[in-house]
Amino acid sequence: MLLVTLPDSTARGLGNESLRRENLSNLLRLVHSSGASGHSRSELTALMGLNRSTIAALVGELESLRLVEERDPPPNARVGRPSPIVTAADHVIALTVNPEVDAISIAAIALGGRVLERRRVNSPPGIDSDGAVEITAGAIHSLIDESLAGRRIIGIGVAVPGQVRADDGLVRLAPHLGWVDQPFTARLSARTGLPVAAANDASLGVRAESTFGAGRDIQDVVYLNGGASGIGGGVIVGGRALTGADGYAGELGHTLVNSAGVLCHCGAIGCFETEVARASLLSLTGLTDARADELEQALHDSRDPAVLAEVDRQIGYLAVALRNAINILNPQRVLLGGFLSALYAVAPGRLDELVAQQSLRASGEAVELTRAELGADILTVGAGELAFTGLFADPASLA
Amino acid sequence: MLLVTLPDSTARGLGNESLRRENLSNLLRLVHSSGASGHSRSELTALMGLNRSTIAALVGELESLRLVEERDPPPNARVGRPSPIVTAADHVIALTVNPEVDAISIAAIALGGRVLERRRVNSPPGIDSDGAVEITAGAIHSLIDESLAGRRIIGIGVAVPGQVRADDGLVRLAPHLGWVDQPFTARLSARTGLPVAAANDASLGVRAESTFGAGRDIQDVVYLNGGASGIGGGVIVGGRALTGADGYAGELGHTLVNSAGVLCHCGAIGCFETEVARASLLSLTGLTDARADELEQALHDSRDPAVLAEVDRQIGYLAVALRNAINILNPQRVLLGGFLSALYAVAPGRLDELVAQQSLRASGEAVELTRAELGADILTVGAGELAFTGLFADPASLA
DNA sequence: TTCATTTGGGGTCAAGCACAACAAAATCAT
DNA sequence: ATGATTTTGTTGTGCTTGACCCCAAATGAA
Repeated sequence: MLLVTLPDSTARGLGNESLRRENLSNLLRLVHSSGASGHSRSELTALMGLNRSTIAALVGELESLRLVEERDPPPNARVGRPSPIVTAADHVIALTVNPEVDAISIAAIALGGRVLERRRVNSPPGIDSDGAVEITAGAIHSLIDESLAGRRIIGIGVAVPGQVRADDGLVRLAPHLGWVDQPFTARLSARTGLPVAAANDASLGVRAESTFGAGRDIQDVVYLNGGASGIGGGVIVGGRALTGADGYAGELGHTLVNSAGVLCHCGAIGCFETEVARASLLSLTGLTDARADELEQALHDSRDPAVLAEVDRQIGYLAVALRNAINILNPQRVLLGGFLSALYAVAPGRLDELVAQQSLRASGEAVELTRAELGADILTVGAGELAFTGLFADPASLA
Repeated sequence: MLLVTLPDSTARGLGNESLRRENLSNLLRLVHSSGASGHSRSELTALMGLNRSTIAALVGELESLRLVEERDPPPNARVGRPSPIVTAADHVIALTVNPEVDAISIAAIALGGRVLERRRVNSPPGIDSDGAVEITAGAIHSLIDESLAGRRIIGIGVAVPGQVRADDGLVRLAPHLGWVDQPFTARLSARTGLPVAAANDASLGVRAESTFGAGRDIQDVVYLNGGASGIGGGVIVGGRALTGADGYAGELGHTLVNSAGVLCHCGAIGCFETEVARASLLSLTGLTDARADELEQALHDSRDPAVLAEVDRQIGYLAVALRNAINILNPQRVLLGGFLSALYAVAPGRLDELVAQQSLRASGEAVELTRAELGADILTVGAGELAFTGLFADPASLA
């Protein structure tokens, strides 16, 4: 009989293995976040603050796990012996899934953050979770067969437009899909034989921005995304994603911004996402298409008083939501995505002014409002981060 | 010339020393949080998940640093060789300071959480920061001379009713003291020759509750305290205090609860602390004295419709504030202190109901509303935690 | 081309840490 | 008293990082 001593989850002590695992983990994360350009070994030595010998050993171990690759540096470098460039091995990939109202997007993303494949499969309106599992699994299988031969698939990350229980990925509520307490994650895992993790879409968005976008090297970030189906929020605290006790944290779209507002589907009154919505901007500008840049252009060009008034009204409520978030979380930077980014672009000074006026001065004067950087791939990148989480936590666990 | 290689602050690698430091740190924290009863060495072994030999070495090191003491276990224990009880050495102390409107409280607290001394020095109304430094330093010196001989003073922790910059303790704004950008912390340190750290009072309150009170063993806690001067908030995320980028996080008293409310001193409208305030409860119940249990009793006994209406109104706004906090932070437990605790005690079902109705279901159904446990010493305990922070981070750094 | 200079990899050895194994001690139950 | 049980103390081993020496690979100047 083989007895394996697993560390107790409540154990607070660190063994020698933990040390190695932590260093391996941080190194892999560092290489991953450096993307296609990578870091030289000497850069890694400086960034990690460890001895050269140690970095060599760690890189060697990651290399033998085939998680990273070393290549010769470009010839026109500085004086001295050239240091090999370490990049993430891009045959190591994650698959990502984003179920939407009328379609399911799936993609493949490599360690290092490069998106390899994107597909979008239409789904019948009002499809239930099990139906979506079938469509997703089918699309994933054909994707694998057709263009992912020889790749090592670490797992699947799902970006859900709703609340997801962190420990088992149960979809507690996805209002626009009509899903309540659906085990989408577990079913997809059973159906594909791959590990599947799921989380709220905006929470994954901020992870993406934090790793590759406007939140790089910032430890405390609030992200607000305005989408067709409402406003999502995600928070990074001390460099780590804020999940809360069960994974539901970051729902900034359901904070109060107007006591005289309407009843939200969530049961409360005057939620941020009922007062600030893309639909009214689209209808006032006469747009039906939903592209972000088009809406922004239309808002920018419009001289229609009704449009200007609506923009000003929404910016006012956006400022209130930001006041709540800034006073509670004291972020260093706030990232605005989707139509909130367009709203900000139309009148940046106005929003800055309102936020400065309403937030506590200490928190408000230091915060930077910024537009999110990542584009259409943001959820793929974020869901990839989620799928890679286990690998990052213990790179050596891989066979 | 002596060159000391300091680890870079951005360095992500862990050396062998970090491992030891981390284990020592966790062990000391564990012993500290076990208070006067302590833990046996075998309990520590189980809790830390390390080898007996390792625990023995770690305890030995802490003992030789005179931070912990071992004593024989009580005789009527279980079968087997008795395991020595490890307790925090209570000659290791921190001093704490809490400047209030009309007085300054100072205290001495030992490692392990026992409060040794409490003093309250009246201060002239409207005293400025430098004047308060003088009074505090004088009181501290006499406290040391009179009753702290032979104790090892680690440092001073200051609980400030206002916003405090984390890195240098600058008091950015303490509205009820009338202080703006006052270097109270630095001056007190210069005046006493002791290291001084400062933080917002409610943030320290939640640290205290998290270590010794209703937040023990809970990883995600929101704390709301209703005091004479307003409502303070503190947050624990993943077992760690939420500071935000600069230390101003947790200001739940300044989230919007009523768009039709009055202008707050902070510049915003309808803040939680302008709508929910102790003053109106005191005046309606005809109380002038401020003791918490008396107010609670008065609220409980009253049949005056005006009192009942005001209680209901305040509970309504408290529910809104909780909805904002719960949706953003998804805490496992919410602790109510001060008059908010009294408010909750009067109609617990009503508040539970409103919170369940207004919060997102996933976050709202799991959260427990609870009354804070710690009494009058809460700020002393919290400020002690703050003062001990450096010691916990690196116990071996002590001479 | 040659040589000094700079930068960084490879390998070996030492130090620190946690852990396993064995022997001994202290208590309770019979 | 004797045995069972639990835990401690001690010693040696393995793993990980770190310091050191030597050498390799690039640049730049003579």
